[in-house]
Amino acid sequence: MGPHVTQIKPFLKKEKTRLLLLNKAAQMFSQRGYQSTSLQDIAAAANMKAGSLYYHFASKEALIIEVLNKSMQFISDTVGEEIEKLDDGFTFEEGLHAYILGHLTAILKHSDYTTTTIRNDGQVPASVHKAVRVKREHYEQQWRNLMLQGKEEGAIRASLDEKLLRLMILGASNWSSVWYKSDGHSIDELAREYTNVFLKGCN
Amino acid sequence: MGPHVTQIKPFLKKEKTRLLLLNKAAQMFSQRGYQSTSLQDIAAAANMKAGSLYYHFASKEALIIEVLNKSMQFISDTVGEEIEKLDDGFTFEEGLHAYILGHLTAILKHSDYTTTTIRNDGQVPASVHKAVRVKREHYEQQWRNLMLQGKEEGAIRASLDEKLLRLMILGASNWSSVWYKSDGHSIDELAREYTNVFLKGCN
DNA sequence: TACTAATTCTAATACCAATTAGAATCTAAT
DNA sequence: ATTAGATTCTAATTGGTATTAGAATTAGTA
Repeated sequence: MGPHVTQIKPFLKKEKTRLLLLNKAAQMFSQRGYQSTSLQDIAAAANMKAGSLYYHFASKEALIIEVLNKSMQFISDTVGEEIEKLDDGFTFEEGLHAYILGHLTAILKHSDYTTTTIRNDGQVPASVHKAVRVKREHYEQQWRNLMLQGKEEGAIRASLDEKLLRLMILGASNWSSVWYKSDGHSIDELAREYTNVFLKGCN
Repeated sequence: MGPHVTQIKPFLKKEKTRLLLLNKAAQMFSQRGYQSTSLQDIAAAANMKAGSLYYHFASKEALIIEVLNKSMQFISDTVGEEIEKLDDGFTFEEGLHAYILGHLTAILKHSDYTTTTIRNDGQVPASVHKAVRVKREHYEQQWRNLMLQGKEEGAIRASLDEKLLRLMILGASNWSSVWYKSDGHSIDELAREYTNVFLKGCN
């Protein structure tokens, strides 16, 4: 083994522990909320003591900022992947399905992270909001662009406020993280039905 | 003035203070969340000291239970009022509009209360859930019945899971409490558009 | 004014949680 | 086995919060 092994192995272990803590934090933040979760809770879930967290994270706030940013990254990436699968010049209908599928996939697959985002918006300090704003706004802008495309194609009727439509879709999608159980519909089925309803209604 | 005045006046004042505290509590619970709101915060908002709350409420938990139950009552009552306005034998379309209008009206008019319900589900103790369950389940059942009517009328296509539809509608509606500002669409416009989209889609 | 009940406040209790500094332990290489 | 660095723990500090008992105040009335 080369002389750099002494650096690589500990480095990997540290990263692993960091990730474990992050996952446990996301899990508990999503279930009990930011304020109701103590560092003891998180540390215990990773078989550690509260004080040890500070070797990996500067503060409780730094912890949730990372969870929230990672959550946004998951969503953004997953939607991006679905869009990449489409041909260039995809229609609004195709785009909408890809967006909904990507969004639901991210939300339901990484639900610990994404539910933290959805359910803790109101109880984190302002500094946290600030630290997460950029990623969030960028993602919102992507949805706005999709809605504009729908308007231009005439797939969204002129009388319908596209902002309203966007918020309806996101509301319905985000809410799924509250009730979804993997033993019912698959995520693909879910996305198909959601897209159908928003395109054609319930009949 | 009769001899009973000595009882009535203090009684009214007490009720007034109770309501003030309840309103302030709802306001702060909805904004910062249950755990992040201290009794000091609530008392201060009503120009009082924390200890004085205990003259009106047995505990912080009793406070939020009352807020949550009142929230459910608002929603249930408002939807009930909209249904009463309909002729007997109303169609699914009419019923759906009444439900959405009632739900949105309650959510947006009493947003301090209803947002507390929507945003604190994860961070209240189990005992609170238990105390609120009955009212919540009863309201859910009303929605289920509406969906059944839609199925029977054929207004909801057979291939669409009515549970999914219900959760989409509620998700989209509840989310409005996060973004709604009274300077944009009126609640009536909102309800009209929501109903339209869920019945006929975005086009 | 003085009395009574209602209402609010003060001050203490007991607990819990974030953070920190330094001690203890563990890991991996020689 | 020893050593150095990485990792975790212990134990204290600090600050906050729900709750309570009893004192103080207020409001209404005779």
